[in-house]
Amino acid sequence: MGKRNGVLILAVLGLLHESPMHGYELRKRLNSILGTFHAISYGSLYPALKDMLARGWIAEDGPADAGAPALSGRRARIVYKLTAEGKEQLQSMLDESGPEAWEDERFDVHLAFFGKTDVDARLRILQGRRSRLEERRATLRGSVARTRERLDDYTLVLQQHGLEGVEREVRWLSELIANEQASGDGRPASNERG
Amino acid sequence: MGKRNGVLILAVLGLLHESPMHGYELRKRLNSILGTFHAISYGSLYPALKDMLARGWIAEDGPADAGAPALSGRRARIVYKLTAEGKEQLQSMLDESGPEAWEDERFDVHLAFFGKTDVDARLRILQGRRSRLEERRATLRGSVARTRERLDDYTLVLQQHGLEGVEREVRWLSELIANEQASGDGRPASNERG
DNA sequence: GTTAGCATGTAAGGAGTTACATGATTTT
DNA sequence: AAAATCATGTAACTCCTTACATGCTAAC
Repeated sequence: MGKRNGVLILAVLGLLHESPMHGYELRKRLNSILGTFHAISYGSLYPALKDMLARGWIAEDGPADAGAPALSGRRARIVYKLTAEGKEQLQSMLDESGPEAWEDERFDVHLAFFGKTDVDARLRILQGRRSRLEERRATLRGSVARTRERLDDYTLVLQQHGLEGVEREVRWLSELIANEQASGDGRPASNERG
Repeated sequence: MGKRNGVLILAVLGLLHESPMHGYELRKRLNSILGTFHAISYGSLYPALKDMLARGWIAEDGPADAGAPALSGRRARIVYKLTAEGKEQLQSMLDESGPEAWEDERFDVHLAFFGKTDVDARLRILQGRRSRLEERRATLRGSVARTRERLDDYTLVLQQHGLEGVEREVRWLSELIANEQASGDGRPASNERG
């Protein structure tokens, strides 16, 4: 009944903005966006859809095969589409370019829908994300240095591996940022002032 | 009151096996092991300690400065140590080398305590983890191929980045496995065949 | 003397999972 | 006719976080 602040609704709104869909299909697309790891379950998805329906963000779509007799077989399925309110909600969530947008849980979903996101918001999110990871990199570097002193075999390789992962992430973000700046200027990628 | 199956108790048992500690310090060490991301809160830690105490896995340690008047200042703190039962519990958790041990949430903690883990279990866990990631790699490769057809700008870079991350992870695990096999044979780590 | 940091703890609630219940259709 | 896959939904429960409550000591 409560907040429904999760990544879930953002992802659902984004997917339904592309085209109307029913729950079962939504779930499959969702798991592709949310990273293949930790697949969303029906026990999460259906209650979330119910909530969004009650809020008026989505509505049942008359079957696209409307009037046509056979729904091509299978059990009656409920196709949802975005309402006008839902589109507004989606836009306001996508235009958020504060910390919420670059935290671990949300960043991937925001990136997946960058195509629908304001150019300025894109840049702020990417830069915020990079700062976040630079902080983490600093912490990890300190931690690796300290662990090295304590000589802790496996913990050390684990932390080093984690550090390398973060460094790779930072490089990747820097590339994306450079690309955004190049295309955002309307000028070809001349890349003046970092 | 229930299961307490999380990573948390494994990590706590592992840390207390190294040396007795109080909650506040435990939390800091925990956040280092659990990856710097998603720091464990006191609202998780203290109830978990209470549970473990009730189960007899840990016990209050007489202050190391026993008898000595000043606890060096600060509020009275409760130092916990592993009991014999706690050590047994820890060992049985570390010797688990099934799927539980190589799932996303647990693998890191298991690796961090590999120093206390049976050689055979180490190898099974590493190999299980690698298979897991190879499956994920296959899924992602398919997904990237399909997305490429649909030409979905940002979703594509996201998935490609994810795929490269998984590929890197697999290479890393292969190195660790090779090292285990080399040292497990009783021969010095001459590191033949990369 | 007030702020900051150490230290422990509880109550309420958010976000999600598992397991179950139901039912239709296609493939074997 | 059995098994697999598509499809929707609920109830109970797990794990964790946030926000609060308490209190002690060191530093400004």
